[in-house]
Amino acid sequence: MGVAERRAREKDDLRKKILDTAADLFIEQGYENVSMRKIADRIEYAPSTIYLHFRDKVDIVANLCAATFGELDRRLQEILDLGLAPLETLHRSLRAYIDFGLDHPSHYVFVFCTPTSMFKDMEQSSGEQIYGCGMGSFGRLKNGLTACMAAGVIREGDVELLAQSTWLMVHGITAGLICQAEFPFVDKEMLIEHSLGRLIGSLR
Amino acid sequence: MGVAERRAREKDDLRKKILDTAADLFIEQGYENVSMRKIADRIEYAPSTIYLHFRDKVDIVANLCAATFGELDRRLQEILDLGLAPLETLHRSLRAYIDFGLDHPSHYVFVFCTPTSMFKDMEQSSGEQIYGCGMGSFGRLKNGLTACMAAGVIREGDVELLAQSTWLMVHGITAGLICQAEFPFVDKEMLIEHSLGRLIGSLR
Amino acid sequence: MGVAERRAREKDDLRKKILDTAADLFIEQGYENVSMRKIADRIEYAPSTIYLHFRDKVDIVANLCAATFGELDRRLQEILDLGLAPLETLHRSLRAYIDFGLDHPSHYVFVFCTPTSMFKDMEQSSGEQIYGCGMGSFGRLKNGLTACMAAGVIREGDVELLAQSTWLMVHGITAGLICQAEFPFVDKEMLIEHSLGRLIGSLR
Amino acid sequence: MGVAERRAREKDDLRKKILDTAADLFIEQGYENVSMRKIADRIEYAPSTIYLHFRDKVDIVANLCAATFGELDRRLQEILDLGLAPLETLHRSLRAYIDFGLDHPSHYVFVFCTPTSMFKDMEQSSGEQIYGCGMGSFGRLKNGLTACMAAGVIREGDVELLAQSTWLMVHGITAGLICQAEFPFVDKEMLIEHSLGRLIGSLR
DNA sequence: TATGAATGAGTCTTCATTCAT
DNA sequence: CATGAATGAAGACTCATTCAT
Repeated sequence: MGVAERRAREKDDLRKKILDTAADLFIEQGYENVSMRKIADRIEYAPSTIYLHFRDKVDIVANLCAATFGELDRRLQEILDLGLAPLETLHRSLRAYIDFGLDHPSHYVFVFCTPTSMFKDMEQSSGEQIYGCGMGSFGRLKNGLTACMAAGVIREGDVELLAQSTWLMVHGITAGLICQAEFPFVDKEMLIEHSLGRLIGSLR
Repeated sequence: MGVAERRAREKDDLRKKILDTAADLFIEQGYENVSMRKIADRIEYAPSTIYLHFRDKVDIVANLCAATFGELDRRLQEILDLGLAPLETLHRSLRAYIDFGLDHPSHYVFVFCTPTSMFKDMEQSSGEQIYGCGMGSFGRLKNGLTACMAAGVIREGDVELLAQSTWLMVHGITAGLICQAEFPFVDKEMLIEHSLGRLIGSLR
Repeated sequence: MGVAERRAREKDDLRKKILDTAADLFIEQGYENVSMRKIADRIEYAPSTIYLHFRDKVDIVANLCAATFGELDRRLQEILDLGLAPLETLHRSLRAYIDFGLDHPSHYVFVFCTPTSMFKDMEQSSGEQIYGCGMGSFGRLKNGLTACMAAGVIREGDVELLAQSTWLMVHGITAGLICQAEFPFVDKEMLIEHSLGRLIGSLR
Repeated sequence: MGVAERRAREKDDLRKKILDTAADLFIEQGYENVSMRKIADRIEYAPSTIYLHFRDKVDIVANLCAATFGELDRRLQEILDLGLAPLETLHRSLRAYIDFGLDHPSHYVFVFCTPTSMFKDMEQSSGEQIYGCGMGSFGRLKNGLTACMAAGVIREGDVELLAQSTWLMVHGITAGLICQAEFPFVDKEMLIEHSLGRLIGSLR
């Protein structure tokens, strides 16, 4: 029995190694510039070995996104668990979202800055997997806004509308900082907090 | 003489057709997934014909950006020429920016949602041409904010910071609506105007 | 009538210009690396214009070789016209042959260092033209040897054999110096004269 | 174990097949006219398969030269091992050089009759590999001449000069016979031996 | 489980050549 | 006479993927 377990563990280890390596490479070089061979070379396995663990290149990305966005959810949950005031929770959550994007620029861009039309010819399951990644977190945003309203710290209003509007603008901060890396931005910390201040201030 | 003119017109037509087709393909499939062959196939010309009009693939995007952003500038200038109140001008300009993106999603995504690292190996001149595209419009945004301050209709503040923050968020609205086309957004008109309202309101 | 003449002269001028330019480029970059466009660019004509003067690329080379080897014949004739002693004439002729090759390395290599099999798919006329270029000069070599024998300054012998043997070795000097340009040869003047000395000495 | 061996053997077979085919094509059509595709077509493999065995086109020629000139060295060593008189050894070595060229016309022409300028844009390592090919044999020629001088069977003199001069002329015999295959040469055996006789005779 | 060999489709680009004007 | 537009074929090379072992 121990043998089977060790094997299963080893198999899982390799799977993770592939995902991690792919993530590193995607960030370094961009999705299109990463080939299966490059991934295989870096983990020192044969390219064909990767196909024992993932259906194809897109399957890697899909799994990567799922795994990564699981982390976003974990981060947001940690903030919730702190039991802070609703507005403070909202602020920290939005900030966590931005930081998360900046920490995982490649995944972020892949999921949120790629027109969905690009996935048209993709196996449906993979497409949905990539596309659905962020939905969980969007739900949390709505919850956060609802909590703030209930606490009376922001104006009453259409939660769906407020959430979408808020997400769009937080997304803009995140995506802009990632994709225009060479733009001469002012101090990023200040830029982010100033923007969040405006965003949250405009909810009152 | 008529012959030469017709020829020049035809040549220009083809040039534009290449640019338009390339733009369509870029948003449909992403920059890296668009090949000279694909462009050629769609316009039903031989791939080599494209090289009669553009030096290489990068030359296409460079021209694409320059041409398109010329239009954005024109639109913004039209608004300025109306001689409206500074705040109204600001509002309309931001709205024009968003509409421009939604009208030219391929160009917009290409210029603003492609991580700059993707073009690392590009000839410098082309790179500058692409990156410089949006700078003109960003300058106009700063002018607009300055005018509002001068008129006392928004709070005094660091114009550079305010402009960058504002751009990031307006960019988020634009990019989000383009790239997440299948997200069940609420009524777009309302979503845009609500967001702009928050954005401008938070400047007072 | 003057008009027609001028036109004919102009046409011939362009023809020569193409040949000269092609020759320059062949020397600079090698036959295969010279394209019709490059020739056209340098003379500032359209590529298609070249086809008004030459059937194709090979036709250029064929004419080039004919023209160039005409010069070899002229040089050899000049030496003959000096009316020197047969051995001196022979020596100077062989030397002229080598110098000619070094002066026109591209043509020389093209005619003498290209396996004839490479011209198999060439229009027969062009092939023969290239191939036949050197025949005239080979005849002169035989004449020269015959004259020396008649004068009793070299051993009697099979003129054809002696001429072929002599040509092979003189060709070796020429071709070797051209093709192995980066070999650390000793002083070329000395190398050539030493070799010719051995060559002629071995005829006595 | 037998499986691995058979596979290794098969892999090596294909490698050799590629080299042989490339050599044939190089002489038939010239270096520039041989494409990876043509090589692949002739061995009835996909072009990409070649890249499993050779880094690029230049890698093929580099290996081609190294492999072939190894054989020349072997032949010359065999002659040395016979322990013959120095002059006899010299004669047989020169003859072996010529025969080697005639036996491997493609390789010979490629290495010695291709102007070095053609490889200007080559990776340095490959370039050195190609150029270094013949150096070993040239060294042996100098040794042979030195031995003859020491034995007093040829005149004293500058060994470097004599060797270069001798090589140029032996090269001429070899290259001339290969490249002018359609020239109506007299009996080749006689032509070669006659020429070698003159060459060696002129060293005394 | 892992892999080495193989491939077909594709990448950008250049070229000699044709033809209507 | 000269040309601009166009093209088909080809260039070297890369890639995701398959499959027998």
